[in-house]
Amino acid sequence: MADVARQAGVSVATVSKVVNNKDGISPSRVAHVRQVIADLGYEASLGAQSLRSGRSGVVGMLVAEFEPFSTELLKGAALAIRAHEYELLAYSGKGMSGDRLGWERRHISRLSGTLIDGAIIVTPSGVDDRFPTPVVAIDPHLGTSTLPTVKCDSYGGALEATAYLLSLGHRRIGFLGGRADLQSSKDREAGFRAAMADAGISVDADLIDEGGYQPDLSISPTRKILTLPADKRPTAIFAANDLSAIKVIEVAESLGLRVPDDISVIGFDNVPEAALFRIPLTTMAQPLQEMGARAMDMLCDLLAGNDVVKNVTMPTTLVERASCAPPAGHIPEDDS
Amino acid sequence: MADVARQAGVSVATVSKVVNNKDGISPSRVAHVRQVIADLGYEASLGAQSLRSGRSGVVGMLVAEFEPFSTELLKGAALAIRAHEYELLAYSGKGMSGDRLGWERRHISRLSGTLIDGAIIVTPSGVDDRFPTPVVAIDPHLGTSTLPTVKCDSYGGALEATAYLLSLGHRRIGFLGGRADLQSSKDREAGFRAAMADAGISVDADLIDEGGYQPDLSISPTRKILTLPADKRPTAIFAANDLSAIKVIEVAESLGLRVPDDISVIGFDNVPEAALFRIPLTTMAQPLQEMGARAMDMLCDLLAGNDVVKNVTMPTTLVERASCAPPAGHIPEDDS
DNA sequence: ATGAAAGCGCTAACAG
DNA sequence: CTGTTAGCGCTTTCAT
Repeated sequence: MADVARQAGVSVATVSKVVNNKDGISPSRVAHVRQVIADLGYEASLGAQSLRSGRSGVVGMLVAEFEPFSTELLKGAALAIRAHEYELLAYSGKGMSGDRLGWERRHISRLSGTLIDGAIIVTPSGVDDRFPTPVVAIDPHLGTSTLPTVKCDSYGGALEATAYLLSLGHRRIGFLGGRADLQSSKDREAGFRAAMADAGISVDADLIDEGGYQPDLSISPTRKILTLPADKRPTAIFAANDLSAIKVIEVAESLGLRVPDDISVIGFDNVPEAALFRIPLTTMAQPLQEMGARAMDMLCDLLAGNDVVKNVTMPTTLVERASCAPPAGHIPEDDS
Repeated sequence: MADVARQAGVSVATVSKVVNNKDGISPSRVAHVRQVIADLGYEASLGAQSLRSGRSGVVGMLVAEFEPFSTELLKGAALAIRAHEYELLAYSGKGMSGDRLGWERRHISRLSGTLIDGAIIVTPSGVDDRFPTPVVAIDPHLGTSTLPTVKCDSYGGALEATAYLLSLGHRRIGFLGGRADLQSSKDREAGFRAAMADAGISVDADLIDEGGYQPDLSISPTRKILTLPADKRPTAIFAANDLSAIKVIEVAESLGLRVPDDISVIGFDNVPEAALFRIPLTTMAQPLQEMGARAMDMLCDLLAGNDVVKNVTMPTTLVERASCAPPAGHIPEDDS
């Protein structure tokens, strides 16, 4: 900016006013300064600007990793932000080894005040909710009470997914849970258990395990469930998210089981990979992009000082594709 | 920081030294200040810090959009950065309507100096190469001469992809090109033409069109090619990237053509979607994550003041899946 | 209509 | 060892 001022023969204050479209500068000077700015390719430094003015016009989205789930959310948020006068930057939790818990708090503290005016955190690692800047959480942690949150109806979705499997005729149904510290994971297991209870079926503890929402962590528990003796082995598995479900299918096939002939698999999320998978995955869809968009709208409302609904729960939808079928030898009931 | 200083009964300079692990502070004071910092949950402001010190410890990755291609690159870059003492943030080009060309230059100017120490730009929209900070380009623009770049061997890959189709027995092969302003797109078309020329087959102009690397833009040109009279219609199509190839398959099926029985389709990139697609896509793989990682390593080298190889070209690999087969009625040649 | 000066939160030089 | 001082690039009074 000093360069621009010198080159244009004016003070930095004048340049600043031109840059910020303040009035009180003669039109001829404005034009001249604009010209010099263009010639020099000058752009105001975001950091300095917001250090001084206390506003950056940028909001951050913190994700632990760039995987399909957070990427869909990101797409939705990026789409929604067009309607607002903010820019979006995504920050990934990087190594964050050692300080797993609450890394988002530390990062937000560091970024807020000079870099971002607010943030969206995806599947937070901790309950921390005292942030120095407006924050909206998507798929919140257990007990994240005071933060505005966006989530899907995990309980209802799990209930419906399980009911669907039951309606197909399955009775021995396995459940591969998510990350124990997340609300969504708890709700999905609760929904599963409720549906089973409603059907009067007791759930065998051997058929329930946890994959942490991660493919890698899902292999061993899945193998354990699928290598049970044939009479104890489930005819269907409900995986708490799509990436786990896909891994379940891969493990099943590696064990010589055909999907859906020998075993049905239903997922949760409906990430793009679910539809594209070789055996198109039947799954409970979350409106991921809408959720990202909704969170962004809420954040912008918060930033505008408006009141916002604190907790938004979006509906899930059953998407029937090819990974589920009635169990082998099942005769459908005749309702006529 | 002022709060911390007051609370700890020391000067801000002392706090700064503690924060930055400078020596010259008595161990007892260090411990005390550390305690206060922890109590207050204080984190230094990135903007102010780097405004003063001229270094932020953060590098940016600028992408036009979060789609599979850039996301894979992002994953690779995120992985590679763990070995360096930098953090990664991703910036998406947002609306960038109106100023399509060179938006990355404007953003980088704004971010550099206070926010990022360097950047990776993905499929840049312009030839601009005068950046105020170290920059590495992935999949560069035509004529981006002075910037260090990372790309794959698009020419060789296209040559091999086309040769593969020819080896299957195809003779009428269509080509759906990418974004005309990118080096990769030009190279892929050149590779395609070279392979056809090598085989002594003249390419029909009706069979060549452009999809801009985008599914949406690929629909109409694909339909035009596939609705040619049966004797002019190609038996195979080479699409310049996977997302276009998938769209080609969808259009083909909507026209009643079966893939690969009636028409073979080969893509380029090998994004995750290619493997997951209902008809697993045969494609020329780029080592996307490695490319992202390589670009990050180059950038970090640049930042360290080391010399770097200016232009890295990574090899491509044919990945045979299910979307290609010999043309109908083709009798394979007997080489015995 | 314009510029001088103060200060945002921080670090680096220098004094003590 | 510790505090004082200056100033990074910018915006914002407040004089002129």
